[in-house]
Amino acid sequence: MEQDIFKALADPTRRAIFEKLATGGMNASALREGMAISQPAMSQHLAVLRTARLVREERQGRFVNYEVDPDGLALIAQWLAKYRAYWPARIDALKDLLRDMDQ
Amino acid sequence: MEQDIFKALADPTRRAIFEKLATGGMNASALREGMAISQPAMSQHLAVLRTARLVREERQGRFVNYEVDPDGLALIAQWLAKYRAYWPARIDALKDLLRDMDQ
DNA sequence: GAAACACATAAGCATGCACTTATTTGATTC
DNA sequence: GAATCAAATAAGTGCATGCTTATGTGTTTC
Repeated sequence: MEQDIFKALADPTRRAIFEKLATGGMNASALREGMAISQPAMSQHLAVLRTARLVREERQGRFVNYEVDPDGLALIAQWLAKYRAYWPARIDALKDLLRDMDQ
Repeated sequence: MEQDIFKALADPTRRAIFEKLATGGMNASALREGMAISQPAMSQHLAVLRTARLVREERQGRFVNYEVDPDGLALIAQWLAKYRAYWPARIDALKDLLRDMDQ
């Protein structure tokens, strides 16, 4: 669970894939463009991200479209929330984030 | 950076150590109690957590006191904030967090 | 239904990593 | 300063993991 998520994010290539997907859903071939990664490697990374619920897939004919799965991000948020007692007084990024959520 | 943090948290033993430290700072020996882990292993794990800025140390005589370092948590929060477009509409844990921070 | 295409899976290999035992460093106590 | 204790480091080992090449599966097109 947390195990799968943190392990998935521990690999820089997978974080790059995730980051790219965050700009918009796309299929595995499109993901590979400009990424110096073999087709099987990409497929394996996507499987790891999918298991971690960081990414979800949807078959569209011959292609498989991938997109960010909010569930994984929510799990990280929950993990992080457990330690809120230790958060620095000011975290601007989060303040913005939470302001957005509150409206 | 993110690399160090996610790698550090990818190991279940290190997450357990971090979680224990979150209940209050303590030295390495106290951390080992009830944890079935050798002294060198604990020391190595703490070094990894320290490099990731998830934990910080303070020598106190013969002992070295460890405690949660807010910097690491802030880095995770910043990473998470980059993907706020994908957050589910409601994440209760974070709403609580917001309430805490806003008072 | 045969060829072409997108992707997944299998199997093998090299490197990384978490552990072990042994030793060293640093600090206290007598 | 010798003994003792807390913690760090060194060196070696077994297993996990990210890659590769080869092959399999599912879908479309002619």
